[in-house]
Amino acid sequence: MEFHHLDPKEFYSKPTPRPKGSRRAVPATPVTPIPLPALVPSTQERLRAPRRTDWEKIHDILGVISKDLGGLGNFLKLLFYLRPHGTKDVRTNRHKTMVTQFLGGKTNVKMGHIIDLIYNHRQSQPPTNTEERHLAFSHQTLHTDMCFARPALSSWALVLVAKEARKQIGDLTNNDPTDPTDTTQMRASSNGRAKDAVVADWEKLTENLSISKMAAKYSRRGSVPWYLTEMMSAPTKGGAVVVRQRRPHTTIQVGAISSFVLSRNRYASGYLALPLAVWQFACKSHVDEKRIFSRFGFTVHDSTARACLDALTDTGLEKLRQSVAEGVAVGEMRWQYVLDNVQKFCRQRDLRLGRQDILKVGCAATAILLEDCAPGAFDLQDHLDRVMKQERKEMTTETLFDDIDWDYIHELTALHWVRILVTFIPQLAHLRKAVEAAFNSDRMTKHRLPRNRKTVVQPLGTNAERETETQGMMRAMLDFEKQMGLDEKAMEGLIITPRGDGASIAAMWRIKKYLSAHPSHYKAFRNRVPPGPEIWHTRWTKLNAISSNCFGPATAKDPFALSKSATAAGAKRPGDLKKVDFWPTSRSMILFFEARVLDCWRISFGADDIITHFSTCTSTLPDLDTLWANARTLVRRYASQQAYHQALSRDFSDSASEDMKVPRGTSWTAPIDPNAHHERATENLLELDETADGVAQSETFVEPDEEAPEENISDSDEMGRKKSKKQSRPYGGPGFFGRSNSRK
DNA sequence: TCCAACTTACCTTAACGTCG
DNA sequence: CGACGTTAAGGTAAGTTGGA
Repeated sequence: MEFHHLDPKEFYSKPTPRPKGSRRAVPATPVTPIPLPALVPSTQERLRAPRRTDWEKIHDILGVISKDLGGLGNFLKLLFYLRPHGTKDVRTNRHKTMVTQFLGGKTNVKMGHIIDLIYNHRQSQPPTNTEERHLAFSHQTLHTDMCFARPALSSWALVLVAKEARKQIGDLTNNDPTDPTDTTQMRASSNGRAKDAVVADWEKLTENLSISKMAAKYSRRGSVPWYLTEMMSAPTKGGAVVVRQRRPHTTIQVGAISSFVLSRNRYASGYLALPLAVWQFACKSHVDEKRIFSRFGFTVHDSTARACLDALTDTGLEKLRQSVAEGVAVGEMRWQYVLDNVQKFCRQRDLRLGRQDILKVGCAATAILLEDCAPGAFDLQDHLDRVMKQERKEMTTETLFDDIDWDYIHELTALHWVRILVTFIPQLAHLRKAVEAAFNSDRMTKHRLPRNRKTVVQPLGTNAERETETQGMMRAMLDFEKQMGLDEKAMEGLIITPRGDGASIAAMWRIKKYLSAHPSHYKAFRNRVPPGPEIWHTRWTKLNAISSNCFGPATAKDPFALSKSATAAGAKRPGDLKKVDFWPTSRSMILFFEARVLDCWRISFGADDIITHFSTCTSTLPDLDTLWANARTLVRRYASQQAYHQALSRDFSDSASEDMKVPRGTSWTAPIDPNAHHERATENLLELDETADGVAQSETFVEPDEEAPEENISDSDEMGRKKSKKQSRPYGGPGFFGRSNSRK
């Protein structure tokens, strides 16, 4: 490699070998012609011939070569005579030894030096006007057919390198024999007859899908194409390869080589082509896009991707059944499943006889791996024993209430208030890291999922059962359990937790109720224990409750109605307040909440504008502890149950402690003519049915979730007046964010 | 190393759905 | 009604395998 950096001129001017290891140190000195002995005047007759120089010696040798061997070409051909296999070696020992030593690099001058000398020799380059001038690096003309040395050498090297690159890409199309986990050739499908065919599964598809892993593999197993593509793709600085921050060339090399590999062998799709094709399917890429990427060799064909997905499902289900069976064998239930209904309305747009619009109804489910479970957690007998004890009688709203760690929730809420402030105020940006660290601290984290935990899931096949019908739900559950390999025998002595939304859970409990008289635990569904509605579903019903209670009419007069906030923020008011879209509604509510929190902060700083307050602030900025302490007070004052009571009662408000006193502002005047406003509001009331509902609900606090216990519904007026022992809690109230204590 | 049989991927075709 | 999109079927090309 070093020779690339050597100045070829050194070799022209230094025919004699230099001492070992000092190639660079010796300065290039011009060769001065040495006068021949005959020209030197002498007075004394010499006894020995004067010592010849190298130039003289080579002159003599060349004379012999020319005379006896017919020229340099023939001499070199004889010198490097390649004995055909099976023939006798006619060379003398001296001949053999010298050539062996030279070709083996045992001499001071090695072949590499000679190549440089020949390649860079002035006479090796064809003159400008000759045809051979254009044959440099030619792969079409054989190097043996060329006259000049330089094009012959470059063409020979090109063909040699191309051959090797081709061979190495060819090697890359096969599984690495030294690596048993290598899945270069991963089949999308197989009928099982092909020996050792590796069929795709999710693990194999994803475990090698890493650019850095592929780069390592390509550079190790295909060093020549790797070097070539690096030279072609990498930017350089002062001759050295630079890895760019954006669009690094290694990724491009991986992409290019993956395409080359697929082009050579379409079975070699395991690196990039198969995962990318599956990804394109998942992205619902346009069919033309898939075709084009397939033509470029970036991905396999769409039909292969579909075959692969079939294989993934088959192998996935097979693995699921295996894992379930392994658990059952040691008396453990390692999986649970969550189900929901799926519907698709298929309208017949092309009307023909005997066709009509249909609603396709069915049930879909996903199996979920349970991790970190206590041994015996899914033991049926233990569960039945506990049910028999009827301890549930002891559980009341109060006991649940007392189970809540209110101090923790208060602390966490206050920290959220700090977070809202420091993310909004640029001058407090330096505290953001500290706030994040506080959220991650041991004190503020309760029962977190382990970092890097990825829940293992396996989709189950859908069926055409109606989950709303009790019998349909029963058949659906039996079908999903069967897919998981759970029959009566496997379920013996174990419980499983089927999960779903409110309606699904209700249907499951209904099944258990109707079948409760059956003696078999399995047939009575006693070993199916639904844990309660999914959290995402309860969040959604809660969001519906807040929406229908707090949005108010579209033109609400109440400045605290969410409709007002929505108008101010330019957010969309949900069309159906009882069935809101989860994300847009929750995002707008978070936005309103954070805006109001910032306003509370503004009041606490005594500022008219919080941004101006901080940009013109000359005193030292508060640290995290100060802000957190202030936030605790603010949360108590503005966002606790006690604050809510205070806002409703003048007496409470007046007798509040210093910390809880809300500073009085100026009285509010309507910005527009109140009469005109009233008229507009009335108009809207006539147009919108649900607005009347909204008004009524905002005053009575109706829980729209039909599964919520009825006793929780209470009168807000009563909530305001009643006092309980829990109101003496330090942070200002029992419910905090929780429900009222109206049952006291 | 070659060849035939077999396997697997590619790609066109066509049926049918969707949309303006 | 025409254009376009999705999807599965099936023919064909191109690999692999195993034996001579």
